[in-house]
Amino acid sequence: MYSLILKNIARHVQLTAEEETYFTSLLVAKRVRKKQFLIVAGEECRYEYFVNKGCLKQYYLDDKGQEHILSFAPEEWWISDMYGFINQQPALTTIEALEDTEVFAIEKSKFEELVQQIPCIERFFRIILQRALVSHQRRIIESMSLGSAGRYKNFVQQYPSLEQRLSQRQIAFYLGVTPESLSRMKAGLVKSH
Amino acid sequence: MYSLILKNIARHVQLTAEEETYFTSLLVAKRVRKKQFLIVAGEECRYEYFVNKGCLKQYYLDDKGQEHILSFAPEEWWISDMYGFINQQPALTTIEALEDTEVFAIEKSKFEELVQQIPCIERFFRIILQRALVSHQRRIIESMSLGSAGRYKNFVQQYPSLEQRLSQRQIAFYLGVTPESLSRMKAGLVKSH
DNA sequence: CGTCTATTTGAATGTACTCAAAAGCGGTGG
DNA sequence: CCACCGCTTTTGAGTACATTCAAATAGACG
Repeated sequence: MYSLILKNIARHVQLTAEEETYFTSLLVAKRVRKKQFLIVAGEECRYEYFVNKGCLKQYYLDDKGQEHILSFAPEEWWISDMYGFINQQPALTTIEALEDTEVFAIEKSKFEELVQQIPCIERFFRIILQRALVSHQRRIIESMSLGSAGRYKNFVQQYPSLEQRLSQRQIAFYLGVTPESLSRMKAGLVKSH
Repeated sequence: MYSLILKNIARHVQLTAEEETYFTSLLVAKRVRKKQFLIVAGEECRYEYFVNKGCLKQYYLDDKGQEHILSFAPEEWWISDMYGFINQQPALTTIEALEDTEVFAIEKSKFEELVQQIPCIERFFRIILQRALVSHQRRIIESMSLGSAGRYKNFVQQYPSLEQRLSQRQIAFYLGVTPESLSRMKAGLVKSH
């Protein structure tokens, strides 16, 4: 049951058997069906989630009701509304299942206790935050330096399996273009090989 | 000499006097004059920096030679080319002084030692990484959901002092528009109050 | 004062958007 | 099994916004 999440942690730090047991004792398994919500913008967000199976999307709804996807979270991703989680404020984003999904949730106070108790876990989260930051920086740079075709190509290259798994519409919302534009863009790419 | 950086850390965690001494012993003070570089894209990046005085910019130069500013770093900011720093790879970005600037540098191996030795410091970096992540997410959301006028307004609101301190050209490169467009945009804003 | 850079303004261009409609695809119930 | 429904994808036409290139003006610094 916990093999994937323990493997995920073992990528960066080593836990003893007791630490693993303590860690998993804080997790709560949860299932969300396709189109259901894990976090809704405006509501409080007390959990951080690890995706064990399935796929989620995290998005922001603007004042015109347009959806802007901040990230997809397939297996092995950690996700939360970080703003709401750390500040104990209403979430800014919504997290919704794109498929029937299974997550492990860790409640904020348990999380704080955990990182206090086990320095290795604190290190683990520091490391994955560093990596997340790099990927966000990369995304910002891409949004400024590339046109939509370049952003799409990078997406396909970086996440080939997601490109298969997701609808073109979802990818468009992630890239920051309309589905119509993405459709046209792909037609254009084929012509030029 | 170290009062600002210690105050910065004390915002999130408490260090003992000995820990403070140990911490500051790992720092190396460095001065960079306006227009000089702290990190150059393509070169290795072994340090993380804290700005004690002055102001830096971190930017990416695209294949057309256009500059895209990822962040400004005035006093009390931590900055590095995170990609290069954590992966021991050539830096992707360049960090340049916008004013005569004074930083404290911490070398990667010392940094690793530091966070191993002092769990509080590891916690500190986890916390500031969380906050950095939130601000990057916010920036991504803004770039997708707002036009250039909205992004400019938010920038002025969020960093009023930077707006004074920086040239309009630098702000344009941060917002992801041309200096010409920003100039026109501001002229337009004045008309509509 | 003179030079260099930043800012403003103008005109033409281009990329992606909106709105609208048609075509394709998948799932459900008769 | 087929017909229908809802949603996604494609295509079209017109539009909006920001860009490029160019030139003029203004400011900063030695």
